Amino acid sequence: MAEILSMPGAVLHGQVAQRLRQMLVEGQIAPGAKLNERELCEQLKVSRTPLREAIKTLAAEGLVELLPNRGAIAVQLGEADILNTFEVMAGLEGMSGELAAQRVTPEELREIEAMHYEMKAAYTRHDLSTYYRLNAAIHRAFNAAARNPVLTATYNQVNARLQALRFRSNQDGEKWARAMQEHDRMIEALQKRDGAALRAELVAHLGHKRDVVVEQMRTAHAAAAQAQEKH
Amino acid sequence: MAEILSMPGAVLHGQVAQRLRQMLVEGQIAPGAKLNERELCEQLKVSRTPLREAIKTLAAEGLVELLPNRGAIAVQLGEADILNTFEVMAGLEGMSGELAAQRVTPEELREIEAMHYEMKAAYTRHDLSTYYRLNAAIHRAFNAAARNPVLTATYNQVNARLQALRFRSNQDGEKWARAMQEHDRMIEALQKRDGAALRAELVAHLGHKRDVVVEQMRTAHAAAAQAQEKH
DNA sequence: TAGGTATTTTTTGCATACAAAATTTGTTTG
DNA sequence: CAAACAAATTTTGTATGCAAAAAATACCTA
Repeated sequence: MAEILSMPGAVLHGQVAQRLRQMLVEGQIAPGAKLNERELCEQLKVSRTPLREAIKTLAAEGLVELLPNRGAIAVQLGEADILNTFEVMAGLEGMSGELAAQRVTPEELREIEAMHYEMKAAYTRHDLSTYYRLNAAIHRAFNAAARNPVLTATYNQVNARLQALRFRSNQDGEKWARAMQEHDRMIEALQKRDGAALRAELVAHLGHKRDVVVEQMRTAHAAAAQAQEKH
Repeated sequence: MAEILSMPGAVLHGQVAQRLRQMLVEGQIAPGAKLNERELCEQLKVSRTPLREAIKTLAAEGLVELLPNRGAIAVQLGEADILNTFEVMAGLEGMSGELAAQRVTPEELREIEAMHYEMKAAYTRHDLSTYYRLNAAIHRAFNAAARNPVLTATYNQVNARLQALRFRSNQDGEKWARAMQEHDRMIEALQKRDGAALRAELVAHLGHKRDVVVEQMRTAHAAAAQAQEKH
C-alpha cells in the first residue's frame, strides 16, 4: 500500500466532491455564490465531466442548489432554514446521546472524559480554536458511541449545512460558561448511563447553540442592511 | 402553466434520477444488482452523461453504492443495516410526532382522523393495498404537520432505503391488529396534543415494523439458503 | 441620458469520443 | 478435465464537441 492515503476516493469525481465540500463548509465559496464550471475546472485542474458529477453529489447532500439551465449556487440558509436545521440536529444529537448512554464502552467513556478535561483547559485559557476543535471531537465521539452508521451519516449530512455558519461562532463569556456547564452535565449523564438525561442535555445544548447562531446572523444581517442604506 | 406537471425536474438528469429512484424502490432493480450504464441508457433513451449524473445523486442518497472502476450496484441492506436504519427512522418519526402534536392545525387533524377511519375500513375489509396506501399517507401527514422541511427531507431520504423492503410487508393477523391499535393510540395522542405520548407510540410502532421486516427477511434468507443447498 | 432591443459572448446541458480498467472468452498446458 | 494464462470484448471514467439557453454587451430610440 503505497500512496493510497493520498487519494481519498480514488475516482476523480469523488476527490472533486470532497474538495468542493471543504470549500463550501469553510466558506471559501460563499453562501449564495454561483459555482462557475469553467472557473472551477481550471482551479481544480479537471474537466467538466467529473466536476459536474461532483456537483450533483453536493446537490443531493443539500450543500448546493441546482437552478435549471443556470448551474449551481452554494446554499444560503435563511433564518427559517436555520431553525429547521437546528431542530433536526437537536433530534439527531438527542438520539446519539440516548444510544451512546446505552452503548458506550469504558474505553470510549475514558477518552471522552479526557477530551472533556482538555476542553475545560482550553476554555480556561480562552483558547477558542482548541475549544472548538475538542467540542466537535466530543460530539463526534458521542455519535460514534451510539454505534449506528446510518445515524452518523445522517448526522454528518445535516451538520455539514450548519458548519459554514457556526464556523467559529464566537459566543460571549456568559454563554460560553453556560455551554461548559452543559458539557459537564453531559459527561455526568454519560457516566451514569442516563440516556434520557443525556438526550435532554444535548437537546438543550443545541437549542442554545441555535440561539447564538441566529442572534449572530441577525446582527450580521442588520449590519449588512445598514451598510446597504448608506451605499 | 402548460405541461409543467409532465416534467418533474425539467432537466434530464433529474428526470432520470427520479425514474431510477422509482425502479430501485419498487424493486424493479433488485438489491445488489449492477447498474449497467449501456443497458440503462438504451432503456431510458438517454446518453451516458445525464445517466451518470443521476447515479451520483442516488449514491449520495444512499440508494446505490459506487464501486471504483466497477460502476454502481443497488444497495443491499444486511440485517445490521436494517436495524440501524429503523433505529434512525424511529427517531425521526418520533420527532415528527412530537412536533406534529405541537403544531398540527385543526384542519390537518380532521384530515388525519378521516384517513384513520378510512384505514380502519380497509383493515376491516382486509384490503391490504388500500391499508398500506393510507398508512403511508397518515405517516406523511404526521410529518407534514411537524412543519419542518429539513425533517421531511431527511425522513424521506432514510425512508427510501426501507421502501424496497417493506413494499407490502404482509404481516399476520395478530400483528396487523396490534398495528391498528397502535394507530388508534397515535390518533388519541395527537388529539390530546400529547407530544411525548405520540413520540412513544411512534417509536414503538416503528420497532414492531422493524421486527416484522427482520423476521420476513430471515425467513426469506433461510428459504434462499435451503434452495441453494439443493442446487 | 435612460430605457429598451438586438447581437454577441458566455455558460449550461447533453452527446460523443477516447483511454484505462475490468470482465469475459478462448486457448494452452499440466 | 481443470487451472492458468493471454487475447478480445465490454465497461467504466474522463475529456471534448456541439446545441440551446442565459447573460453580457453594444446599439438604437425616445
